[in-house]
Amino acid sequence: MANDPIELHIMKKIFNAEKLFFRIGELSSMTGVSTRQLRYWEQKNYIHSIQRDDEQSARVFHFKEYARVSGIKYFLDQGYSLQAAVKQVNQYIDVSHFLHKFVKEGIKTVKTSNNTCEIDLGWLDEAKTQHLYARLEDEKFKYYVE
DNA sequence: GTTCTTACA
DNA sequence: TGTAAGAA
Repeated sequence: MANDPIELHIMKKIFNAEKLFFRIGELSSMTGVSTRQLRYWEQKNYIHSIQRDDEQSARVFHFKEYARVSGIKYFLDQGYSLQAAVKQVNQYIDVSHFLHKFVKEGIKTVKTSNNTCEIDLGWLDEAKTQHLYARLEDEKFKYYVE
C-alpha cells in the first residue's frame, strides 16, 4: 500500500482548513492582537468577518483571517504603520495564492516508499511526449525528464 | 462567560 | 488603543 500514489484531493479532505472558524476572543488569544484592535481593523476594512445576522451578534472569523491578522501583527511589531503592514500582508497573501495555484496545478501525483518520494510534475512539452519528475535522493530533490 | 456597541481617556 | 459601562 505504501506505493500507492498520494492523491492531493484526499489530503485536502483529511485536513480541511475551510471548516475552521473562530470568534473574536479566540482569534485575539491566538494572535496576540486585542479584541479592540480586531474590531477597529475590521471597521477599517483591513480584516473581515463572516456575514452576521445582525450587528449585535458575535463576529465569526474564517481561518484565513488568522493568517492575515498574524501577518499584520508581525509587520506592526517590525515597526510598520497599520496601513503599511496591511499593504505588506496583501503582497504576501498574493504570493501565497500563486504558490497554492502552482502546487495545486503543478503536482500531478506523488509516490512514496521508504523515505523516498517521486513527484510527477506533469508534461514538459505541449506535445505531451515527456514527463517531468522530481525524485528525493539523499535528502535532495533531483529532476528527471522521462 | 463571551461579545456587542458606545463613550471617554 | 485601552478600558468601562450596560445589554444581549
